[in-house]
Amino acid sequence: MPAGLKDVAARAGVSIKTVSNVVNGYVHVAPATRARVQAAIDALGYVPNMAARQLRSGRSGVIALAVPELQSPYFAGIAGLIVQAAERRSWTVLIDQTDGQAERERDLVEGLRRHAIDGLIFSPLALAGEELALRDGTPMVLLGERVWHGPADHVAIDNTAAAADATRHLTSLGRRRIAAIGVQDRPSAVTAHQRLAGYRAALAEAGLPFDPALEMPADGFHRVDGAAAMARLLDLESPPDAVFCFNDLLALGAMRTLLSRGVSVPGDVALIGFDDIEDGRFSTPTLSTVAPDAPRIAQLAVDLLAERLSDGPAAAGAPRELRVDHRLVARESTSG
Amino acid sequence: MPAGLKDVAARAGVSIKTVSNVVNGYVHVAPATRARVQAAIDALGYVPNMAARQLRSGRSGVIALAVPELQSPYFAGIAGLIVQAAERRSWTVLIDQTDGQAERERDLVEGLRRHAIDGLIFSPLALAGEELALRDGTPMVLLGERVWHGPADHVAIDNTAAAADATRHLTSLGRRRIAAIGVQDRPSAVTAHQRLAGYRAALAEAGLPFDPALEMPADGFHRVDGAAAMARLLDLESPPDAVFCFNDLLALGAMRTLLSRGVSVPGDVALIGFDDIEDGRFSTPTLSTVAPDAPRIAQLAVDLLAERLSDGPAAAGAPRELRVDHRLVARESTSG
DNA sequence: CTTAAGTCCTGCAACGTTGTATAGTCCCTT
DNA sequence: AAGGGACTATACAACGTTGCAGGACTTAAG
Repeated sequence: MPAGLKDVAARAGVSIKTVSNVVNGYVHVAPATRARVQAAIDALGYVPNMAARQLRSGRSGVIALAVPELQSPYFAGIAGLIVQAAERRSWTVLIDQTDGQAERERDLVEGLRRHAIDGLIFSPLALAGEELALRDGTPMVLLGERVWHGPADHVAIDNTAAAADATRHLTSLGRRRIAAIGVQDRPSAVTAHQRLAGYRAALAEAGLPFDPALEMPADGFHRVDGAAAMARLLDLESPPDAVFCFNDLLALGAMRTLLSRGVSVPGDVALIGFDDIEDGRFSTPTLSTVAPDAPRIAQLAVDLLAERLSDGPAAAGAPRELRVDHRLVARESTSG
Repeated sequence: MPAGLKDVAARAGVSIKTVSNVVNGYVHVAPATRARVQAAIDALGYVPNMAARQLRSGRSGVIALAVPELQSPYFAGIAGLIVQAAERRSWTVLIDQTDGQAERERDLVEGLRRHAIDGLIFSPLALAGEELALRDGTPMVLLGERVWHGPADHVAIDNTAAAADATRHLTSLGRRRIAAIGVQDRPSAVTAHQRLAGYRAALAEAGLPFDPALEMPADGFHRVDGAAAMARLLDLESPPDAVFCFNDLLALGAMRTLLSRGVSVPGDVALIGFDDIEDGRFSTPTLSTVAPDAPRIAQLAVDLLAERLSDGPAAAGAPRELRVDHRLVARESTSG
């Protein structure tokens, strides 16, 4: 029912191809012809059929963004920013939720997607390193993962340095028993490993001893995990006087446990998180955190994809690693 | 480069159409043939080309979800749930962010989308009523908007009743000066109007007088708006002893203002929100709220779309209005 | 005045898929 | 033994678009 090139051509009295040329901004079309065709296009309300265009050209104009979960404010924010950045290139973003399941991440990477996409921006949770090699030639940009010999471009902050900054902030306030919440054993939990490394580095730098009991594991990176971990920390014989949580949600969960047990923040326990989600700006006390430059991450990811895309699928080029800035945001939970 | 029906057919020694029949589960294919074809499919790693399929069949297998913003936990949650529900029907969800801009919402409704979609699930913010008539035949399901003579199906809770429940909860606790935060003048701000109506109804029911000074407007529905509105309320000559916020974010912002000014919650001011986002379960005090049955909203929206889709574009049928349950969740901010 | 280069437009073929039409085989009924 | 199904497989034509090759005409250069 919708008008096609054919209908426009008939109405304008030109060939189908000429209409196509007008639509695509081909240069050698006489102004008069162009005007006539444009009038017909407007009159019929012609809109190009993307399916046909894709079938012909191989490009869909759609990129996919795969995140572990949209419910997490950090990923929701990134998603919003990427949609905006993609829009500037008139790309549509298709958002996939992996729920951190290895199988779904693998499907994604192996191109077993239901829908054809030109590129993929991917924030892996279950997969790491070699497993992330894209089978077909679809360009991919990795977010937040730092692989030594990564098979794809990736954009991330320096997790280890940022974690060290956060921990250093706590040591500089004179705290001596500093716990970490969010430790994960899985070898693929690269983010957790890096933040742990940064935490340990900052402790060593301050001449503080490690206490394995203060390195609290967490199943997930949610409030509930932070609340549970904090409860376990408080039950220790000598509880910590500060906690570095590997993300803000963990920190907010921990804060809830602290406050509901009558522990003062930051009086008794100082608390710092990671991500700078909006929630932390309105909690009581407000939450100190490390703020990644999220808008820049989104912009760079889209730019990187655009570059790979315009270079043609053949132009591989070595995978690039882009570092994005972060900054420490001290709020009430540490310097109340 | 990827294998097509043609390649599989050649390898299996059958016609293209037979392969197509196998792929589509057509019944009358001899088991032996089917096995041979399947083997070829596996060997070549054949994946159907969606563009071609769509070109042929007119269906893309993609539905769009348009929300004002992904950053809001409520919408992020709904989005996640809808992606899950759509997956059960093997649909892909394309997420659009309107930022509440009328123009972008209009583009959406008028089908000026870049990408072909089979259906649209839409949570309008700037548009209301008549403006929401979809020009082309694309099925649409509206979320959270209640239009008297709506042009499309829609799924929502009874906003007015839910708001009344929230307010009634406050009156039942003996509060007499009950404020509302989130009032909006724009005629299209249907949600705000309905919640205000429910608030007023519950006040009247309890025999409490209206005080226009207690009906605080808010530019947006974010924490920052709630914080600002609460500050204005506290500056009144006789501040309220309870506040009904039109969503949880407003309430969390308000809570921040209260606590940072040393006002006790719920001791001095009881606070209730709306949406039941996760943040409210971990704030201190935890936030009382009205919880819409979000999973059901998502499921119904997808089901409704599926029905319209399978009925064919012609089968209009009268727009339907589905009501979803809500329940009051009393937490510390009212019954601390 | 010829040739070359540039401009404007067109027809054809192909992208990968599926609906329709059709033809042959086999078995069961009459 | 003839007719009528159900079963299996095929060929062909579209869906709407764009790349390619080329035709007709105009202008510039030799």
